[in-house]
Amino acid sequence: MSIEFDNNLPIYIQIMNYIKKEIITGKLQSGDKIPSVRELASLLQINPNTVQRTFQELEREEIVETKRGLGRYVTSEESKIMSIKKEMAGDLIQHFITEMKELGFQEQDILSIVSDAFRTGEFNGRKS
Amino acid sequence: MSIEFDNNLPIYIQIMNYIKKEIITGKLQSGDKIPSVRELASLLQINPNTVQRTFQELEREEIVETKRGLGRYVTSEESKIMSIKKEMAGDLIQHFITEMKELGFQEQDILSIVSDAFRTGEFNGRKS
Amino acid sequence: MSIEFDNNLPIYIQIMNYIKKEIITGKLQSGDKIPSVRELASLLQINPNTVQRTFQELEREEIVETKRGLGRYVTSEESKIMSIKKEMAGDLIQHFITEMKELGFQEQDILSIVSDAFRTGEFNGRKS
Amino acid sequence: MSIEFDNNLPIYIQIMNYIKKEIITGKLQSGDKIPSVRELASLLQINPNTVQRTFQELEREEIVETKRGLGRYVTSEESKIMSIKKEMAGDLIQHFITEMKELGFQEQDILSIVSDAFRTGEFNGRKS
DNA sequence: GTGGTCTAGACCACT
DNA sequence: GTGGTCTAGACCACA
Repeated sequence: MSIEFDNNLPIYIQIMNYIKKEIITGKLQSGDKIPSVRELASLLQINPNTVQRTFQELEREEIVETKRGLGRYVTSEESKIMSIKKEMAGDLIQHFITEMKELGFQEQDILSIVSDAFRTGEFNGRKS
Repeated sequence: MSIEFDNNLPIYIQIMNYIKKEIITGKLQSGDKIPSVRELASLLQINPNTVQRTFQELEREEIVETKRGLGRYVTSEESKIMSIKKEMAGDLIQHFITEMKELGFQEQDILSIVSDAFRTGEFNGRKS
Repeated sequence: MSIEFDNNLPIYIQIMNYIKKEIITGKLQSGDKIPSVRELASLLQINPNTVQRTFQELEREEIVETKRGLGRYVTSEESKIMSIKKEMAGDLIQHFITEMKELGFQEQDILSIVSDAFRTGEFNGRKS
Repeated sequence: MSIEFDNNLPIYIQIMNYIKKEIITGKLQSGDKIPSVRELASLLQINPNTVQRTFQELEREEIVETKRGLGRYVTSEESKIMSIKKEMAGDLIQHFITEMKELGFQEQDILSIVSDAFRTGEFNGRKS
């Protein structure tokens, strides 16, 4: 596991997103144990406090739960996992469409651009 | 002109994006004078230094240019304006597709989701 | 006559330097009449106040003198003209050497770099 | 560390140049931590925002990089450091030669003037 | 009137 | 403790 950190986003948010994606794609499953604070901190070469913050937020969102003395685990509520995917995708789509509209694109423009992007793997010269 | 500020993004960035969109959609055209620091500050009810920061960054990106003692103007290089639109759209698309793929969506999923979103105007319960 | 203005230096200073160089290289000679404020302003497409400021400074430096009702003339004191050249060159050299030393260059380095620059007409890829 | 400020140039630019020279001459090396905003501000007896401005510009030029919560460091890209020296020296030389030519000096004139300047340490009466 | 710089001081997020 | 942002207000150079 390794993450290339983007300087514009807090590290703890980036780790949160990483873990959420692991769950959504099934690499981490309901009930799985997740690494300890120390373990993850040394793995990612970051401050344990930052990892602590990550877990604290994930717990607040009820995505992981602590079993005292045993460690942290992915929530056992399967419905919660479903809703994470819906939420993340919904946010992405809303943001994307809102912004594209503000740039003056119409529905057909957007659909063909997205379709093109898949075929070529490029977006105005930016490699995928 | 009015902007509803979103607390997660610095105000000067939000104004930058607002002005870029004005240019992209043709409301501000090449060579047009843009409002003075003081004018925009009083219009948006924010501190002149914040506006100054906005313009400083836009100037760095060569989107506006200063004529000393006269004011600021949208760049006279039309090609620059073209490239802003490409850049903003390209970034949006790349980010959107990359993230959607990481959530496990395929091309067809994405196309139909985007299409649906237009029809219903909603995205998992979020109003457009 | 045309000057490409550099945004980092006040326009009136740039015109001052331009006129000084005209005098130093003999294009403008002792006793020659120089253009009027209005004439120069329309020629350079700038504000007459800016030209006025230029002449005011040149007069303060005793490089031009006003003959009331007749116009402005290059100073009749030839010695003054000599000293302008010395002054401008002296300033250039002092600045150049001081800065080069601070970058860690020695006398021999500097001499050979200057010599090279003449031969190639380039300075680290910058065309002359 | 102390800088004598010259009133004609913005303080933040003078500090930028100072730091660049420190890097070029090896006093600050790739990966070194640079002083914090508050530290440098109190050291130089200036406002922290002025130092902030300095660092913002150096970061834009990719000469320093921020590690969030930890401080700022000289860029780890050694090639960048090389190019700063080339750039600063190239600019100095280009400016010097262009201006000297405009004053009517030839290659031999310039070489002997520079050589003289080193021997006497003076430039038309200005002490080095 | 226009932008550019600087000071002073505050608040916040991140590590 | 570190940097990032924002406000408030001042002074100056320029056109």
